[in-house]
Amino acid sequence: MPNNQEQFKALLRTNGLKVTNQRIAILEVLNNRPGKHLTAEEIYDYVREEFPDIGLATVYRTIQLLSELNLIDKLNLDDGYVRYEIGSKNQEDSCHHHHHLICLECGSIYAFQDDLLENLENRIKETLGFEVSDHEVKLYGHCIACIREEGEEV
Amino acid sequence: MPNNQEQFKALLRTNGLKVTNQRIAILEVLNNRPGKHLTAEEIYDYVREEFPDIGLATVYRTIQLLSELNLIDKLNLDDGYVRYEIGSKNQEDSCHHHHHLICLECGSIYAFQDDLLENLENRIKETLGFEVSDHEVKLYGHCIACIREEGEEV
DNA sequence: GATTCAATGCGAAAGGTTAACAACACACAA
DNA sequence: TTGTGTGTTGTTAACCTTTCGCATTGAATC
Repeated sequence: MPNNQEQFKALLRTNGLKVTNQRIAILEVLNNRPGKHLTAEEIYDYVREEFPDIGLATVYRTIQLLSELNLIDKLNLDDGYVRYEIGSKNQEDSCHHHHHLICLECGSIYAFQDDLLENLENRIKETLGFEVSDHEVKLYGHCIACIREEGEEV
Repeated sequence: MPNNQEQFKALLRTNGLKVTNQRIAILEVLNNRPGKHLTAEEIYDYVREEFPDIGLATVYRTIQLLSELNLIDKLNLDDGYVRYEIGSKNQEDSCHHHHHLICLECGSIYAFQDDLLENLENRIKETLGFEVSDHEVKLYGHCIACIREEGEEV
């Protein structure tokens, strides 16, 4: 989406940052793969297809930048890699309802939307005085494809 | 709690594992600090008070063992350390309702119990066919103490 | 085009965690 | 109690993702 790219350029400039080909290319890698959760190394590999001389450190630095600008979301599955995906609702502050289903067998990741936690967060504010500003929900289990496979194996 | 310790010893034996002083000591460190979320290094430091010659690798190995036996819970705050705490309801499979509130200012961690997610998990099973077996919920925000401090600073 | 300073690429370092392996000690039997 | 076998430990080095330092490059501005 060129719109997204122009927004990114403008965002960089308004923050006193420079627009570079590397930054554009890295954003595009993520932007062209919505719903994919890429590790830094995977992003590095994809970017090098069109930008062979880019350095891994630049990828890490840009990822951090994109994360601070709230353009991408971080996902940690505790497998030694941090993964990143393009933000589902870019830089709107109503983007707190994006959760993940993680299949323990095949590793595939599904996203789902839910605002069930708002009630909970209100209750927490009332009972504990704790003001929730963000949350992260990961649900582990078995996806429908793996459940079906198990049935067939009998 | 010596009860807990005897259970642990029995659990080791029934799994063909050996009861060692190191393993007992590490479990006790966590057992004596319910609600505390200790890093491997912190556990290492506490154990060495009574067991100066223990090796760091043994701590890591035992942590993994205790985790596989479902005696301790893992908590990853994405700060470079994995933290561990004694399981709130040991090895009962009704222990899925233990979540965390994490203060972004002072870093303190509060636990809270909630079964609100059961509805959600049932709905996911019905709509997506995904069978949730475990979940992890982290709520980030500002604790009541930090909110009060901010008020005083005016 | 010249200037400036942020951004890049390279290499090395950091830092938590794991692997290798010889020495040790728990469990069980005699 | 002594002996035997195998799981466990401690030490050290390696692993692997991520970050740092620094010289060089290139974007932005005039």
